[in-house]
Amino acid sequence: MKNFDDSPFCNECISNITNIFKHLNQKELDELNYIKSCNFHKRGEIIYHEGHRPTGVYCVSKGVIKLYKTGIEGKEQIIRFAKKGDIIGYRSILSNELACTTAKVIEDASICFIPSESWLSLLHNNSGFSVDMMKFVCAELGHSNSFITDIAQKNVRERLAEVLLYLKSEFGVDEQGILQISLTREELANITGTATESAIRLLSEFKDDKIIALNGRKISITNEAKLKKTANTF
Amino acid sequence: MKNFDDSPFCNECISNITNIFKHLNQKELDELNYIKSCNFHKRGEIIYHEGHRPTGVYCVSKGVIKLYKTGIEGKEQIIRFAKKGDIIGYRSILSNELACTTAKVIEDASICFIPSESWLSLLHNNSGFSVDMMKFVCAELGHSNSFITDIAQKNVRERLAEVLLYLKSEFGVDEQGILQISLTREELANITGTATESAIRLLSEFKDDKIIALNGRKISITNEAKLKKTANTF
DNA sequence: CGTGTGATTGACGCCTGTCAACGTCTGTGG
DNA sequence: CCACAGACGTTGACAGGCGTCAATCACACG
Repeated sequence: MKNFDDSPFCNECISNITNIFKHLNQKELDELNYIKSCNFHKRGEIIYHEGHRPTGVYCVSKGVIKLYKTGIEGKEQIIRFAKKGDIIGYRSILSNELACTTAKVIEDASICFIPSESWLSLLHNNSGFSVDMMKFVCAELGHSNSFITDIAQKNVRERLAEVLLYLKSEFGVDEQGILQISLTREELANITGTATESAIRLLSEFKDDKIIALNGRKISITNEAKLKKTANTF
Repeated sequence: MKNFDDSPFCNECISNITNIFKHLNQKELDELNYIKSCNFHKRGEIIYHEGHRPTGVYCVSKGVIKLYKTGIEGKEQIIRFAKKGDIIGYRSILSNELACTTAKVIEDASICFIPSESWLSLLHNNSGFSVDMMKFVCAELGHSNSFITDIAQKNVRERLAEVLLYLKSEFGVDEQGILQISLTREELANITGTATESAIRLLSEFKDDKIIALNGRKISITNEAKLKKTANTF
């Protein structure tokens, strides 16, 4: 019997109104629920590798995944994060290419797997779902394009400030104002597109300027206005 | 009467097997052909502006368009080019956002306009078309993600070399080996993500190293192997 | 307690952006 | 036909942002 454990039901997963599955009917949801498999993954596990051909789509029901490309001499470039409700691995399924990123768990996660045939069949048979999916991809393309301009034109200080703001909007803060995501300095550098040492130095500067507060990997934004100014967002 | 002038017929446009319209049936093609309007645009004309809300999708039947974002102090970052058979403006229609790029003609173009309602109706009613469209967007997302890694990790020399190789693969060369696209030095810099002067200096170095030959805006690649090595593509 | 990973700080120098000056070319108007 | 303006291309000088290397510290874990 499937889902005998604590596998989430797709039906519950759709509670989110913006969810990608909102156009599925009951029959499709039941089928999806039946066909999908759900697994638990610890921090550090790799869901799929860049250059491999994924056999389906992953839907994150808990935890955080980082998606990164490996560049020169193994240096990571983090492209985006995926958290509860996000799907990953869909790009290569659709464009019929090899995976262009590696997906690695950075916060213990439970992830559902949906085989490509089921996914493609849903896309072919449910145009509402298909158009929603396309909206999602288009929005992501918009982000990537902005990112290109940022990296090409802004300096490291501005980009790091922007990354911190992004992390806040994406993961939120707890009651003490601490960013609800724990990243190593190296990971912060790999999102920003800089060297680890540069990221560390700038974080210290931000701290000296009372823009942020640091306590190990716990970061809190104490002066958001100033941080926005530093990010030079227009 | 529509199309009394030299407006291309969508039917002919689909001659390309990889074309986005290959899944449309005759009725849909006829409708598209009827509803679309086709215009001629001279170099320098702007098809749509970043931040505006496009009212439809543009299909390039002749010429070249550059799509760029405007960053710090008006500096352009060229995201991609569109040429015969390519469509532009679809992203914001689909994700229901404002245009994230400006589209400017850099080689006299004739461009067909398809109103968003027609476009969206096709997507909703023809799943083959919809899935093809999604493939297209996903492929583009893959390019953008690679671009991010490149800009973040490679130096200007490597990126410029890569840009030249990209231009060759995208636009080809004539019988004398000259790149079939004419760009200003500033535009080359704006694709590479560097200052105009840096691009010029590196082009001169490439020329000195006998990797390329220069004659004004005419660029030919004389030693592709070495150029690839310079690009450090792995 | 040794080992390993991550964080921090300093020193150093190159890549690359900026500023400025000047050359080249094209189109326009007198 | 020539003069001139304006856009584009080229080159040099210069400085500083940022990457690299290396040493040291902090902390967790077996």
